[in-house]
Amino acid sequence: MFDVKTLCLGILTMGDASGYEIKKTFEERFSHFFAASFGSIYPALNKLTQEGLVTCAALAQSKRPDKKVYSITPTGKIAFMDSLNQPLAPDRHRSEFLALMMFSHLLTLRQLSDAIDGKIAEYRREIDAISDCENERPCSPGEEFVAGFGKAIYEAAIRYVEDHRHIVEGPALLSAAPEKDLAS
Amino acid sequence: MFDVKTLCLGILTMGDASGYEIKKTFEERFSHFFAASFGSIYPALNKLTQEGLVTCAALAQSKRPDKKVYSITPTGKIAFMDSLNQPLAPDRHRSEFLALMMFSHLLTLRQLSDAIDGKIAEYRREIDAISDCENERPCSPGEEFVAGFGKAIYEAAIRYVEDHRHIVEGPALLSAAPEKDLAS
DNA sequence: CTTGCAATATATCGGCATGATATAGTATCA
DNA sequence: TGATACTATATCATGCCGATATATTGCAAG
Repeated sequence: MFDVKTLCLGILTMGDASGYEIKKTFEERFSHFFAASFGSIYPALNKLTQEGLVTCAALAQSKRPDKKVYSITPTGKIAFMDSLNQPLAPDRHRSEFLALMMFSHLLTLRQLSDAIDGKIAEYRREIDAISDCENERPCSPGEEFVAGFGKAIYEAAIRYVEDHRHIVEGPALLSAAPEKDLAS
Repeated sequence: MFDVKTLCLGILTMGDASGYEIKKTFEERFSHFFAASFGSIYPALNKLTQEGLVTCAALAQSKRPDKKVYSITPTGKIAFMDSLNQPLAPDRHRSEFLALMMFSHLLTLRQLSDAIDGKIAEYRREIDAISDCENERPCSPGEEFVAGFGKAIYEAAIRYVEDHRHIVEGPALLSAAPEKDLAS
């Protein structure tokens, strides 16, 4: 199972890092398929330290909390390699946008169009974020594959929504403006 | 915010239902963009009842726990309509498969190919599940839009993985079988 | 012909994860 | 000077999942 703890361990196979830096890695390179907050990362690092899978070097900093740099141990590396053989849990998605669309018959045309336009813009931002990330640093084949996957999915989403928004907007148009039909 | 409680309320706008039936609705019609388990549905229904947004009629059944059928109240309907105007939280995705691909350089070709083949099969099953759901019952425009979205995304995922798996499998091929290169 | 599995049906609980909040100094820009 | 963003760690209420408990019916394979 790929929980936050296991992924922290994985990120540490790519080099030493602090909790804060691990959070940035999640945001910059993992965000389109995995999220992790401080509330799960810091406890995860504590547990990993207790279990001897990582070590922690506290760098004293003047007038700031110690910066704790974590390093993976040989035992930790073995544990991570083992976890790569575990069966994969199915993908999970949570889209409030699609949930809203399930109730499109309760919305006005304005509400629908705003939600759809906003979502397309969000997808565009996601694609840009992935492209930026790709340009910032040389990518491993795995990273390239994952980035391409994210972009392909968001592009397909934009294409689908643009080509099919009439399915939900059509009925809203008819029910919302019957007097306009008469005027035309 | 579209949490489990709000969506239970939404499902009850489509007709009375028990907790068990609401769970089935989540699984059959919402599964590709929202998940909810009994552990969240039953407490949600209790809270909704306390708040007067739904009522509960307990049907006594011989030798079985009472079947509790929930109905939305006028207050509940208003509360749900209000929630449709709230800003949408961004989509969230969790893919252990993509997490694994980020560490493709630590895997053998066999491990990679098995994971990829398994994932494609999973995507196909998802598409079939959505198609089944569409055929079982007449769909509202909203439902049709959401189902089409799910299928489009899974199809794009299959296409991408089939067209780009060589990005990760290529390096694994080279590092795993150098003696084969010499033999050929 | 029975044993086991799936479905119907509600409910609880441990544990994981999120999002907000607290704390606190540095840097940058208007 | 004031606001905002960044670095940096940590906790906590809340929410949610997955497993488990309980109980009965019906079907299918051995």
